[in-house]
Amino acid sequence: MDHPRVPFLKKVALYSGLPAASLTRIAEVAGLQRFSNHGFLFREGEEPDFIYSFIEGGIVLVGGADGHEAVIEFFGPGESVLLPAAILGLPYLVSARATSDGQALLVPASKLRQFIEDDVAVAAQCARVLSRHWRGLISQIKEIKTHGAAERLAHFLISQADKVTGSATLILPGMKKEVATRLGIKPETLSRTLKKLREYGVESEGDSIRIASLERLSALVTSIPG
Amino acid sequence: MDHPRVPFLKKVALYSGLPAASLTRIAEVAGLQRFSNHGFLFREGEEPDFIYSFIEGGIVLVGGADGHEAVIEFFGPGESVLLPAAILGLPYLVSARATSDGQALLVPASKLRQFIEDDVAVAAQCARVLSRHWRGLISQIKEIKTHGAAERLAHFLISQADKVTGSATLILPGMKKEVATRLGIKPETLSRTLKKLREYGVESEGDSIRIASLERLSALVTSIPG
DNA sequence: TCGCCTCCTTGATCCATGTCAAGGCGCCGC
DNA sequence: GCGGCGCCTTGACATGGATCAAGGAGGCGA
Repeated sequence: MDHPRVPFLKKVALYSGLPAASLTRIAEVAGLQRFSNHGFLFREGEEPDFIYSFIEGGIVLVGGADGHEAVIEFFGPGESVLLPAAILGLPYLVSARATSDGQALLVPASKLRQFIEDDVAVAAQCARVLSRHWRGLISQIKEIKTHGAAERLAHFLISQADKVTGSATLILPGMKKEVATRLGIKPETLSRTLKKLREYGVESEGDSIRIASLERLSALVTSIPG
Repeated sequence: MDHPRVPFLKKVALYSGLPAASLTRIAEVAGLQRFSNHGFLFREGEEPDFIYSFIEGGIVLVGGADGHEAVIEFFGPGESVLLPAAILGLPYLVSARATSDGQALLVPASKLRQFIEDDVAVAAQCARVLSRHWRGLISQIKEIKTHGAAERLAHFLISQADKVTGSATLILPGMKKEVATRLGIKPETLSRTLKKLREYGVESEGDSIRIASLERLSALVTSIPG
């Protein structure tokens, strides 16, 4: 039968599509690790020892010094981080701080590098996952450079919703402070912008947001194409 | 002997490290294409037919609508663009406009996808190149979110220089308008910021920039870590 | 229950950058 | 050489978002 960790691998996009043989090989070198809210999984500048994939809970990738933090993106269950640093064996450019308690699947970077050399399925899958991340980052850069704070926030909220039409309720993936930085604005500005969005049917209470009509909110964003 | 296009492949980082067998297979489906300044190689929203690698001359990747353009990055000889879109078979998120006359090596996206499935060397190499791009984008996002216009410009100029110490002269990789958008500012602001940098030893004349001391300029940037 | 701490909100003010408008300057065709 | 056209620069002004400063509100330990 399968290795006992294979079921965990299947929950992770990076691994889920791989053939059984590859899965087993990876499962043999993988390990599970619990982490708790606000803790750092690793810090900018360190050498990569592992690829982190999240089974439960999530983290936020932040770069830059304290007081000048730049939140890159939030990651949650099924997603993986730091493939690039691990593949190249270069120091992390960012730190990862947990946004909740959770559990991550760790695969040693050296092993993964080796699998990439030997196993087409693994290498191809890495290329695909990296490609998807790349597109996410490009979208973010385009957005920062062309849209104002309100539009960016609206777009972010829409992307966090699990639907595309009608109304939706969502939970912010981290503290408001972190969300603000992810959007490239300050917490104060987020607070005010959120208030402005009320006239577009966005109600917020704590970290839960209710969008009355995703279509109406989209109209705000798409008024400028991009 | 080798396929006649193999020497061209060797000039491209994506292909240069590949074993001879892989190179030949790629060379057989690759083609050369001339392009001229200001022309579009492809536009946002189109379906990817090729991977473009530059042998000579360069392009700029831009996203967003006219008047709200976001320049993502400049690319020159030896570099490749649009691997991600081609690998995933999804529409381009950006357009490519030539910043000079030049010549590109085109590999059909469908063929490359197939090589990635079959050939570990190709797949692994794609993963590595994507990883490097990823790191470049992360740096850019960190920078936009944490540094002001002057620091970003200074850093950009330093990265364009071929040295790390002493003085340097460089040619901007595109029109000032494009450089401005790459930095997330307007042409007017670039003009003014460039003037401010004179007191840090930066002289500009047309599209050529002279930096008196890279160390001095670095000091401006690293005053805030990140 | 109280007090403190952290996170968030609100208001007042400031400043970097955007916007609008007017030239300058080089390049090219005639 | 002249006119026209892009590209860039400059100046005056507008504004979005940052900053500074002051509370509120919930959580948590004693």
